[in-house]
Amino acid sequence: MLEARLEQAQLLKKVVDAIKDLVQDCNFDCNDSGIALQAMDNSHVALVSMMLKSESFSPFRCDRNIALGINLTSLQKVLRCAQNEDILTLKAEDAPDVVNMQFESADNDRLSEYDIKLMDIDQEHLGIPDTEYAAEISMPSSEFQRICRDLTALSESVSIECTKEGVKFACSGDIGSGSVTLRSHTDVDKPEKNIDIRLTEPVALTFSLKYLVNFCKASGLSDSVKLCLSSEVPLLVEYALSNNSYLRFYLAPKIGDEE
Amino acid sequence: MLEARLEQAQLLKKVVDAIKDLVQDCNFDCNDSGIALQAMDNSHVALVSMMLKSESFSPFRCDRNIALGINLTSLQKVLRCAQNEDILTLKAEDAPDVVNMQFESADNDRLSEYDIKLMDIDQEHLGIPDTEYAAEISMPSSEFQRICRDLTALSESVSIECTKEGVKFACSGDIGSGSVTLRSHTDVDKPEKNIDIRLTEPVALTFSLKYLVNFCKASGLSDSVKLCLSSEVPLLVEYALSNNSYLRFYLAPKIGDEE
DNA sequence: CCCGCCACCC
DNA sequence: GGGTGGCGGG
Repeated sequence: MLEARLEQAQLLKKVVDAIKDLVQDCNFDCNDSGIALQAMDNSHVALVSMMLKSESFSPFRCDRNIALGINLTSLQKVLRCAQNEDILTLKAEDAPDVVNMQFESADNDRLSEYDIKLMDIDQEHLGIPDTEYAAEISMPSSEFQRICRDLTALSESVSIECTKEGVKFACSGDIGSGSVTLRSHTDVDKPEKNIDIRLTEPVALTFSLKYLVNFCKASGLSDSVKLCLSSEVPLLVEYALSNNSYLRFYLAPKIGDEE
Repeated sequence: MLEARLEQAQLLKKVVDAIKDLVQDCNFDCNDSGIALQAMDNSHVALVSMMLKSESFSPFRCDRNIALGINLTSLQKVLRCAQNEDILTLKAEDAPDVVNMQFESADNDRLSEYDIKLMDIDQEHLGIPDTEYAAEISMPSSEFQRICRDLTALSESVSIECTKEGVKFACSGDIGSGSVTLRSHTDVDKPEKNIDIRLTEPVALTFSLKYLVNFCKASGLSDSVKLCLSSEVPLLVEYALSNNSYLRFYLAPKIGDEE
């Protein structure tokens, strides 16, 4: 059986808010190391990979591998019944028909309980290779969100160009063109504002802004986001969570005329 | 060429926010004294006159007269990509196709750059006579905004009646009638709350509230607003900016049955 | 793509 | 309490 207790319901609320426009139904794969989710969006351009390590729960117990096939719209509806500060407990049997979710207010004077029906979902298992990227950029997640939103006013695509000088987000469209350039920046007093660029090789790729804006819904999960790029492979957008848990998005670059 | 650097992008952001519902496309006329804009609204009832003196920029350089014909919706989209505290630099060649706008974060780790395509706009040049007004009323801009917003609940028009007793904003409509009367008021401790009425002759005129509410979008530019009235001439609503720069709106009075 | 509503911050 | 930014709906 599975029993997993999360101190703050808002973690799961925000994760689901951030991915449910990309994925309708998917398995939450539970085993003794935690709860994982991998799914491609309908158009197979983007991929979501979530890992909530067992250490992010207390307690966490999962004796056997269990796949919980869940409709994310249903899950979101139920999670909206939890308050951000509630303690959330997930429970499931070994061959479950439902997943049970409990929300407790911190002061213990309220207990809500929901059962969500599960579905069988064909697991297209996705091997994601562990890539060494040509460029890794860490920046405030709010800044990345702002850049993507700003450039949406001009175009549907953005080129991300990373050199040793910095990283440049650029696009052009009917009303004109625009770019935002960031340089590395370290401020020990405001580490949450740091911009860190690690480069082994210059790289320039073009991506759909619509997807990037969508990924940025995860900004509330982490002050910082990491972008990893290499030529001709999908961009990785990673929101690191506590205890090595994470929410990652992959996005295939646009190629040739698509740009 | 033009090169004009504004310490705070929010000045231009707010100016454009305040006028873009009145005017779609217009020329920014640049010369060595600064950047000016004059345009009538589509219905020719209202007129906008902006003057940003060269002293409001540092540095300011403009060798020759340049008219930058800009679609204000496009400009607003681009200005939304600037943060309020960014340093804004406008650049244009002598016979430009585009105007270049740069936004720098104060700490210099972000540089955004946009080019907006220009358009040819027929300049209907507007001579605005320098009028001696029968009444000049200065008041907190937030108070004027509040009065206009409040009275909108009752009517589409407001009469502004200025006597030596004070100034009365009055209207009536289906659900009833209402008025707000202000007297002169000076408080040396709170000069931003002062109400100053200078009168050479009593005057009473009626105006469209819709336009006045629109003008009040400029309230964020200045703590104070000045209303200037004389019989049978347009009302002047002036927001004074630093360095003798200003944003002025003119509004023709309603006459006879229109009221 | 734009407008209105809701939540968070000042 | 007001204003601004983000999210959802038309």
